[in-house]
Amino acid sequence: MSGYELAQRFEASVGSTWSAGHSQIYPELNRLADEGLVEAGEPGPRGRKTYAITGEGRDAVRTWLAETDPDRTVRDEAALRTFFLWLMTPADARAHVEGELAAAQETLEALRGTAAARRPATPAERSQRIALEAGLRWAQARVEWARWALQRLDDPPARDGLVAQ
Amino acid sequence: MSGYELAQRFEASVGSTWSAGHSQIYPELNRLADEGLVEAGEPGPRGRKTYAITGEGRDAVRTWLAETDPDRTVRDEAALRTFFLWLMTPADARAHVEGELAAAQETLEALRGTAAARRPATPAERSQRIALEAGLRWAQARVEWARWALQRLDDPPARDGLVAQ
DNA sequence: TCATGACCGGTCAAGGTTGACATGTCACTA
DNA sequence: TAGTGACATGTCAACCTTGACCGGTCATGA
Repeated sequence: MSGYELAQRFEASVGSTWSAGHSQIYPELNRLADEGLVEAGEPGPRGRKTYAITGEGRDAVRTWLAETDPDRTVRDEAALRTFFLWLMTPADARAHVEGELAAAQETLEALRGTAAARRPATPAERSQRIALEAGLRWAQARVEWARWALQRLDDPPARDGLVAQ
Repeated sequence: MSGYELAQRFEASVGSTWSAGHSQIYPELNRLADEGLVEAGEPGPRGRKTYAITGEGRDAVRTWLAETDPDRTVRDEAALRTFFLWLMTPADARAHVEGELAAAQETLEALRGTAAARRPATPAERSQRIALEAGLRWAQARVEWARWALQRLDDPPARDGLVAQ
């Protein structure tokens, strides 16, 4: 895969969990090639460079997966903003939640499209399907949260302590 | 609030959406004070410095909330790893998902405790309750996803295309 | 009296990340 | 023929973030 292709696929596949621009990808590919974790193939048209992972590279990924435990600190600016709803005008607060609703619905539609596109055949595709399911459920939960929040914004003093079951 | 207190509260409140260590908070408080967005009060015991937001600071937060739209790129390493389930041994794959399940359950318990602790009275507390609800639903969705994924790992070739409703 | 642990402030180097800038190719179409 | 837009690779300064290090205070209990 080329750096260009990688940048696009990054966005389309794991983009919901991590992102990286081309300005990060190109230098990183060179670094990985220097370390022997990927190797460059024949240059294509328009200076296209393709890379393939090496055995050593695959080992490095596996080591990372097996021997380091995940950093569970999540970063989610949109969710962070919700803590500051009270600093917004009522109109802005509604707009914020409505924006979240729209964004989550869009994500949901997009992921449903991807999920429906084709049945997973390879182990890699099956993993991606499982990962996609997490995104799907995340988006679904956020849609439901936004609807709940909108109701709550309509009538703040009346309700309290309702925890989602 | 002091920098020390801020670092702790950061973790306890918005920690699920953003995090910052004290090594980031202390310099930032000084920078904000230089810009007049917060002001330092009387020093307390053990060199404790307290800061309060200024009118200008509040305006800056409001401007940020009202005039910039949220960066919706999320960062979630644990979710990212799921894309690479196929590179793990079956045992490691199970362990990964079980780890996610345990972590999500723990988060869920903790957030339920916070939610039950006290009914929101001020507008700030009501906002926090709404933000907390998002975390609650997120954790709930992840618990359900992990259970679904574990079933799927048990019997990979049999199922396909099941989309969460 | 001394050790422990929570409290409290900070710095700094290394590394990650972004956004703007820069350069050029190739296919298509007005 | 010229312009547009997708393809393709890169650099760089500024900024963000982490983890390790450093200094010190105060209350509690052994």
